[in-house]
Amino acid sequence: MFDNTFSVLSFSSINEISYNHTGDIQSSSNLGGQKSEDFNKNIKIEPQVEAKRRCCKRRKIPWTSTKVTSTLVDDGYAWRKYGQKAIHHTNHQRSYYRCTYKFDQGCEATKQVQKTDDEPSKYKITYNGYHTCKNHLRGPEMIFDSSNLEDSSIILSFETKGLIDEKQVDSYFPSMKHDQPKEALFPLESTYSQSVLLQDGIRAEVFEPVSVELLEYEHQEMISLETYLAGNDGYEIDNLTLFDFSDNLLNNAQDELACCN
DNA sequence: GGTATTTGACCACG
DNA sequence: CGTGGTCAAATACC
Repeated sequence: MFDNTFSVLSFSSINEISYNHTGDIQSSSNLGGQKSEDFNKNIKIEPQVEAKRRCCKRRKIPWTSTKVTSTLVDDGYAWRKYGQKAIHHTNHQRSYYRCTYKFDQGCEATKQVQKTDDEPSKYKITYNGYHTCKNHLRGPEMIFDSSNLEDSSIILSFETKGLIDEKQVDSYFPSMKHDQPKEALFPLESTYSQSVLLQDGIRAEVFEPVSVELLEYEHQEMISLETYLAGNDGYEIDNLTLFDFSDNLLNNAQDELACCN
């Protein structure tokens, strides 16, 4: 068992998967070593991935992650604002949020949100600490219109036991469809999970809490999948798998994930 | 009335 | 002592 795991899958265009992790994510989290020597014995590894694997390191606790995004996407967690401060040499105030279940469940996760000075329409979001809460009420459920693949670079489908706040969906994604069933898509007794349907036909499924974030990278929006699975001794992501439209397992993606175990 | 946000005070740290 | 992070009372909202 490793201390923790951090995975970011970047999709820089519709038809290709990029494993370049040098986008807007400026994460202090490191990548753990390979979980099993046998795991990728028979899988070819792209040089880029291989190079990345060499730099895999165990992440230190507390985990922090900083990113810049133009869209305040609901990350599926319930946050309670507890402060706001003016920060020196910046034009915008910084807001402080803690997990709503800090006192109920002892969840120590916090985040900070601050508008960037150079591009006021963008926000710098810093996450601190892991979510140890079992929040099944606010898992995101976002169904995007996939009929028009030309004018939108992102299609996401989240399926969880919970529901997203519809008002937030309206404000963040005004073109989103609302004709989806309002009941949970997973049976209540199933493992907490999220499914991400990517525009290019790749579906990612995660069993355990996961945050999915939209980023902007080199003037092109892409999707990153950031997972962190809570365990007594740390985090692992061996339950994360990727499929194409035919439900074929994407080995390269699996291999990439193995790199982060 | 319960819950979330606001905002000045407080505190730790460099 | 200045700065950033947190606390908590007051306030707003539903």
